[in-house]
Amino acid sequence: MPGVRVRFAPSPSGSLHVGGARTALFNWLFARGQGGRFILRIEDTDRERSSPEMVEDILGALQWLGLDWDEGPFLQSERLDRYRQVADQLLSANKAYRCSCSTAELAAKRQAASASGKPWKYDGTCCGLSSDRSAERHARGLPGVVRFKGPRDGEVAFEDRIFGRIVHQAKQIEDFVLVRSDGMPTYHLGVVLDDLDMKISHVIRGADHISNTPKQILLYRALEQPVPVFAHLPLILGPDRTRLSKRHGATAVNTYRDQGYLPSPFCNFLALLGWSPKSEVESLSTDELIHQFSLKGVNKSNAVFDLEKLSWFNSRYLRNAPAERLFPLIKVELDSEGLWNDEFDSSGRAWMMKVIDLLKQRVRMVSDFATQGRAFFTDDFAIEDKARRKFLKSEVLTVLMPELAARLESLTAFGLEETESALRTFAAEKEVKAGLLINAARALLTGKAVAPGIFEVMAALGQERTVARLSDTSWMEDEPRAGE
RNA sequence: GGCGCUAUGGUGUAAUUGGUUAACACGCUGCCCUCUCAAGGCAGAGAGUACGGGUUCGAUCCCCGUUAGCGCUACCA
Repeated sequence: MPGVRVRFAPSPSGSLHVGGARTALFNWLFARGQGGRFILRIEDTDRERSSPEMVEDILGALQWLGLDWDEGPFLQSERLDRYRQVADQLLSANKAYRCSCSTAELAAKRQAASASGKPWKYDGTCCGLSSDRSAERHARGLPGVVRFKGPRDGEVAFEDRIFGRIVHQAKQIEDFVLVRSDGMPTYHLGVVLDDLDMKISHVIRGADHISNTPKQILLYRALEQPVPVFAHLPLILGPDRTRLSKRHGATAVNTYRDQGYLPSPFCNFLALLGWSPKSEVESLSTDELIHQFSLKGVNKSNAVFDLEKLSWFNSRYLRNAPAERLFPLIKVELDSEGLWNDEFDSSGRAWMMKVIDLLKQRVRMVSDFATQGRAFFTDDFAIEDKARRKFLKSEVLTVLMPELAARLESLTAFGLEETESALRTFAAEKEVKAGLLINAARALLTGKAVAPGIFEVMAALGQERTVARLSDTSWMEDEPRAGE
């Protein structure tokens, strides 16, 4: 479908949250799949809440996700003249009027209405004012807003691509504000004009905008312009089925990035919130998402954000990714943990790849490389309590481990076969189970109760470090430290 | 309160737009593998489709009501 133009239009009043990311993703997938254009627009007309820092934050999050835009970012704050021009046009066409009701007055009326259980909607006090009179008041500098003058009867309906036909009665739509008293346009004026000017063909946004759509359609009518296709996305909720908020844990995309989640599995997971592919295969690359995405696959009911499933996607991606691709990410991680060594990228690069392949098998997030894999990157690591309790409690180990170390030291080759047969032979001689020695070695070599296969660990560590760690007897005196 | 929308296992979603033992994935349980933990393999528990009425030979699917949840109800988006 050529001519497809979609947009993502966040408000920079906070960082990009998962709901916004999902909306951006669906727009992007749609654009890419249809050969259309993806436009980025920043809706910063609320001067109180918007900040340039948040714009940067949002752009950064989109880039991280890999959602590149074809046009923009356009800032609404740079299009103020345009909004005013159209507001004036509406004013002179008698399709809008100036209103000088104060916020306090309105609040009082609203209050009174709700106290008596009556529905409230702007009562049109200023609508009746003659244009001369309101122009005069405006000229006198009386603060006020511009309101849209809506129809009193008839219905406003549209065919939502996801929700189907939505109908509202015109009489229940109030004369909403188009221009604030500070001269800034409101959301409704802004979106409609921008979507028009930017020739947006499909408005794909959160379902929280369904109720706003009729107002906007009224505006399109007043401007005598055709309306775009609307497609509203079901919302993302927290585990308790209320709107997702900080209360439920992380909501900012950047937090997930910082915790070690990766863009590809993150998008894969997000795509499945409200959308499902035709096939039963859920694990999809970004390219596959692009090819399979369609608005028809989007459902109407709200979805709960399930961290467990996200983690599964992430660990699965990590496990299957080539070490080369993971390397730069791990480098950043090790660097921030003070574990980076330039040799890892030069003489030790091949070794590094081997270690990554070993570690990636049982990792959920990138940050796990630094925690679970610490002992591979530095000799400065502690034996965690759990490993000590599980694997080092047998008395015989105090004499066996140094002996095992000596045995391994005498090996002339240090491959998987050599170390394994040496250890098993030794265990047989001493009449202990190989597992006892293996697990003790795990604790001593990695400091962890969970690690890759022990002979692979030895091979990765090398003979020298392996022997050194196994013969070091300081662990025998150490008291288990709390909190490890 | 008013208006709108939604409702399939714990979670995300399927189900030739009325005919299935209601499917898949995450999670969960057990077993196998085994040096730990994952991964993998195998087996399993878990929904009769929110509830109540219709329409129909037959409803997850169509209609009505109820309930619940969500959204809008701002000079926020």
